[in-house]
Order: sequence, then C-alpha cells, then structure tokens
Amino acid sequence: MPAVKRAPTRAKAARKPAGKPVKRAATAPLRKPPLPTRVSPVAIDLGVLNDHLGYFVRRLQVWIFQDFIRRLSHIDISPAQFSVLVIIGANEGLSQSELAATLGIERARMVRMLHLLDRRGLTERLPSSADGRRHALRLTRAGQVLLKQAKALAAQHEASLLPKLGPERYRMMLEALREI
Amino acid sequence: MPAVKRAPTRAKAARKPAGKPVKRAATAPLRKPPLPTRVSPVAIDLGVLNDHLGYFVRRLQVWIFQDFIRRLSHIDISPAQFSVLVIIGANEGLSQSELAATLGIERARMVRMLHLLDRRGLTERLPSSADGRRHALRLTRAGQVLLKQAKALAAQHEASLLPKLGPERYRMMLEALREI
DNA sequence: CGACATTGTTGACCTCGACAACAATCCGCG
DNA sequence: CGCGGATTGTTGTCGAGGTCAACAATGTCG
Repeated sequence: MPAVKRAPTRAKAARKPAGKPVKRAATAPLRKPPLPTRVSPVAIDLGVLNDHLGYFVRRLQVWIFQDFIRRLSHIDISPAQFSVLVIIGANEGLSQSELAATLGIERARMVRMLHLLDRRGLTERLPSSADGRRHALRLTRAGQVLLKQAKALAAQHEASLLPKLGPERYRMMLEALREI
Repeated sequence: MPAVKRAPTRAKAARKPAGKPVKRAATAPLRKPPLPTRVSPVAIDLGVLNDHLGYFVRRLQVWIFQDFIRRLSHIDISPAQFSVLVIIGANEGLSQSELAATLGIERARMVRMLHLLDRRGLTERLPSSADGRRHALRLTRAGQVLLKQAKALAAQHEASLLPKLGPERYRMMLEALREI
C-alpha cells in the first residue's frame, strides 16, 4: 500500500510569479498534484501509439486507480482489496480459489491478501463443512462496516468520473466493457 | 523470514489413527461454530463492481497486455519498452525527462529502462548540444530495425482486438479514449 | 556571483504477477 | 477397499515496476 501520501515535494516551487501565469487546469478540489511546470516547448508526437487501444486503456486505468486510491486512503483500501471485499460480501462462503478465479488474481497472491485482511479483522476463513480443503470466506462485522464506507467512497469516486470523461462517453464505455 | 521451519499448515492433529475419520471439530478450538458452505457451482455475483468502470478497464487492460506480450515475446519487447521506442523514434533527440513525462513514467524508472535498451544496442544517449544536463535520445540502426518488427507485430495484436471486442465497440472506445 | 531549478543517476523499499513446490484433502476407478 | 490423480491452501522465490530520497553536474536568473 502507498502507506502515507505525505508529499513534501517542492510544490512551493512557484518562485516564478512573473512571466507565466500558472495555468492550473480545472481539476478536482481534492489536492494539489505537483504537476505544474508543464511548459514543454514542443508537443511530442505519440506516433503509432495513437492507434493502439492498449496505450489509452492503460493510461485511463492508471488515472482511475490513482483517484480511487486517493479517495479511499483514509480507510486504507486498495482497488484490489475493495474488489475482494465486495465479492466476499456478495458471495458469502465462497472459497479462495473461486474468489481468485473470478477476480483474475493468482491463488498464491490471494492467500497473502486475505492474510492481511484477516489481520485487520475484516475477513475470516471458516472451515468448509463439505470440503476439508476449502475455506469458507466471509466478512466480519467490522468488515461489513468498513465495506459500507468503502462503497460510499467508491461511489463518490465513480461519480467523479462522469464529468471527467463526459457522461455520454462514461455510460457508453461502461456498457461496452460490461459486455466483454 | 525463513527463520522457522514452518509448521505443517493447518491441523497437524489429523494423524489418522485407527479411529473414525472424525471431523476436525475436535482438535481446533473453533471460535465460530457456523460452517457455511458453498458447494454450488453457481455463478459468482460481482456485486457493485458492475457499476465501477475502473474494474472493467483494469480487466481489459490486463487482457490486452497479455496478448501484446505474447505476440512480441519473440523479440522480447514489453508494452512499456514498445512505447519508449515508438516515442523516441517519432521524436528523435528528446530528453529522458520529456520522454518519461509524456509516458507517465518516473524519471528514475526511465533511467533503468534506457540502460537496458542501451545494452541491447537499441537506443543511445548523445550529449545535448545546447544543454549539458540533457541526453539526446535516439534509436540505433538496430533499434530502428527492431522497432519496425515490433510495429508489425503490434499491428497484428491490434487487429486481433477488433473481432474480440467487436469492430463497433473497438472504434468507439479508441475514439473516445483518444479524446481524454 | 550565488541561490535555486533541472537533469540524470543511484539506492532502497514496496506492490504485484508468475512459478514451483508442498501438505492436506477429495475424487474416481479398478 | 486402496491408490493415483486432481484440488485447495500455503510458502518461497524471482522479476517487473512504482515511489521516494538523495546526490552531482549543469543551467538559469536576480
């Protein structure tokens, strides 16, 4: 996890009052990202990257995750952890293998993730009555409470995407992606 | 970490004596009596993830990258390396900072990436004539040749996305993402 | 000239994906 | 019934990347 976001950074580097007006784009009123000084003299050509869906999908995904992480930093829940909690909450008693498979996460990775969530008292693994190998996963009460907070914050995050991407594009993309 | 020769996972108790195949209940102090089980092959509910664009974007990105990596495995070029080569090829003489900034990669990360590409004889860093701090990046002859192969393979990869996503959706998404 | 910013660089730390190996358990079949 | 094979959870390990701090060399500007 990104532990702490203490950004000391030289954000106060605005020792250039005259000359160029800092064109702070109309970003969300969340925090001032230290990305000024983008005074590139010449626009850089993306070349054939312009024809590659993967490039833009990647950039969008990084952008979305950064916003998500920032908004849920108070409760210290990563996107992956959020997805795990959501799936467990919606499918009580499922096994680690099922969970890992539906989220596209390696079983080995899921073990350590659940180990951490267990330590935080959010989830628990009960022995399965039917299969001695399995663990029946479920949320603790604390896990349910925190998931509810996480869902609220995640909904805010999601709502913030609309004006960013444009409402029509947003709905279009969500619908298209859901079918894939 | 590897200090202790870990205990044999869970419940060493099942020593399998002559007794009955007793359920494990006798050995461990089960704090939680209920044993909910899910032996149903029922489809797993994604819950609120269905309303989160980031989830689907992430899944799509992973899927695209896997295909890309597989198709370019012969020439051993990762998506990130491909983007670096493309940008350098289309913007000869640019600096590492500019390159890193346009691709959203940390300067420190870019250093090591270029170091590797240099060792492979694909790129080179020439001293900038105007600024002693900068390196003017460009492709070597071998780099140009390999980039051409990479572009061909990447184009095949891209073409393979059409039937997978549906030509309609593909063009729509590419257009939408490009505007963001 | 001197304070400060930029560029490239290195080191350290952390997350995450991928594999391999393993113990415990379940299943199917002779 | 017993035994080989498959499944599940687990640990170890490796490598790719992201992040941060610090630094030397260099440029810029009051």
